[in-house]
Amino acid sequence: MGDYAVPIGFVLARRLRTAPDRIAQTIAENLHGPFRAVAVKGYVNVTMDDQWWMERLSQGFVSYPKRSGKVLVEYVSANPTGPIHIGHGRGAVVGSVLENLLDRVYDLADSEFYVNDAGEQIRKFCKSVEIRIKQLKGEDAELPEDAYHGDYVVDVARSILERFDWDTLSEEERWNVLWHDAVDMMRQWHKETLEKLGVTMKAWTSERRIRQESWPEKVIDSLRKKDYVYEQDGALWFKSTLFGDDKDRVLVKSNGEYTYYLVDIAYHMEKINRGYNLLINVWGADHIGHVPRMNAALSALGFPDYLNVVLVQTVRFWRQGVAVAMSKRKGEFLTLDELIDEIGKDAARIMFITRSVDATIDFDIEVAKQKAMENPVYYIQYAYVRAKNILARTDERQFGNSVSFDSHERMLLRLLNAFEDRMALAVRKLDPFIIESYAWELSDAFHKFYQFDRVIGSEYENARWQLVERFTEVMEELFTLLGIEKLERM
RNA sequence: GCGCCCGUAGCUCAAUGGAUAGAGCGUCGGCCUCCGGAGCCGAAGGUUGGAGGUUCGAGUCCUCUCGGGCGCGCCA
Repeated sequence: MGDYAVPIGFVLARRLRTAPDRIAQTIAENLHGPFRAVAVKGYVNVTMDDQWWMERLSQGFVSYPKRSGKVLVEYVSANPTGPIHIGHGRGAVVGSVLENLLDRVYDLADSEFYVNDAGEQIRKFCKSVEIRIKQLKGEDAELPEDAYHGDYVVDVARSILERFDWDTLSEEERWNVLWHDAVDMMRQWHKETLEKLGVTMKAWTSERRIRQESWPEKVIDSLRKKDYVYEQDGALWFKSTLFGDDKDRVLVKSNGEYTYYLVDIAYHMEKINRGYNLLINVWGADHIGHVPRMNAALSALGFPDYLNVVLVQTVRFWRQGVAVAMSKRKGEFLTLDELIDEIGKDAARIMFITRSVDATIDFDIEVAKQKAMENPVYYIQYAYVRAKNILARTDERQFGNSVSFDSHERMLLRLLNAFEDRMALAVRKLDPFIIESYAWELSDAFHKFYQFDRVIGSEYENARWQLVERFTEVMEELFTLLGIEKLERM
């Protein structure tokens, strides 16, 4: 069927009032270039000349579609009240691969973790730590039902007792320690977990800072000037329905507190203020309802189309047919730390992006842990190892200079040549899965080529050698994007 | 009730509106004196949940419908 097929006959049939196969026939006969064109029904099948592919090989394939702008990818943003669990893991990998990709495509791409360190949940967490401290000191104290029950809370309590002379502290000083040091320990833990997964955030933005710098007030002022707010029942409302929301939203509650919504708008305004003109948020699917509200607010503030939310569907884990609950307060879940320890960073990363972001992932925990060897990461790493192994045999080269690419080589060539297209697709869909599956397809093509075509000592040695070299180049780039290791040996 | 995501092989999932819908796992059978067998080749396995519609052409787009998931707070 050739290297490329173009259904040009079908496309032009109506306009030319001519049968598709005749159009294709005419076009095929009149096309001239470094290829052979054959008409089949309404298609024109094009087979590129061997020399054209040789020329293409000499140029290399790694290049990106270029866009201008500064991008900020915000992801994970787990509350610092518990460990990062596996559900967050998916968002973490998706975000970090997108960051890597967009950094090649746009002028700049940064990453950021938004730390919700100011809300009611934090207060509850601090309270839980305080109770654990009392218990450690033998005092009589009971954890309420809605407190954080995980063992890590005890660890935090213990660490605080080691670092502070608790008994000498006043009530206020104690709360200060909890509010800063306990929360900071959680943030530090998150940072370490993410780094184990190969994720390094460029910035950690604190909700407290957003509040301290009066961004919520700035948002209110700005909306008020445009007459987009009103008071009702003692609360301040935003006319979000003017911007496509199905209901107006409260910004300031009747008790005077800011809603999470307002603070989040403030945070986004602050991001834009830092000079970013494309905000990518990687959110769990349970935040779906938040998307139109956020877009409404940014439109009202004069920044429509700045926000692009990547909704990542849920990861559900099963153990012997039973769904594993991901409840933070109960403390019974598989943490990301545990998963990485079990199957390794690379296998864990790939696991989260072997499916498109809008597909829910179902995993049996035991299978995920035990059958790590079936992970696609080994398939692509092995293809690379095989290629590098050939290239290492420099002293055995004899330079057979004939050129005649067979079907396996052409498959590889076509795929390599598709690099920029695939990256453009990944950017358009904002889905790392596109990159992962591309790496898998390339590896598949390479394994087949490897099986059928010998490189060293072949009369086509020079051409094949170059093909293998280009393959490793592209794979190295993909490994970088995916954030997994390139191995010389396995 | 409303909004979004999904429904494709036994299971988990692919497939830029194009030709005969593909992989992995599982099942069965083959392939190394040869650049690494963590690989390759073959077999079996499908009414793409269902019904209409648009199109030269629909797994893909539209309408309806059935089933599953998530969300619809002065929670975060």
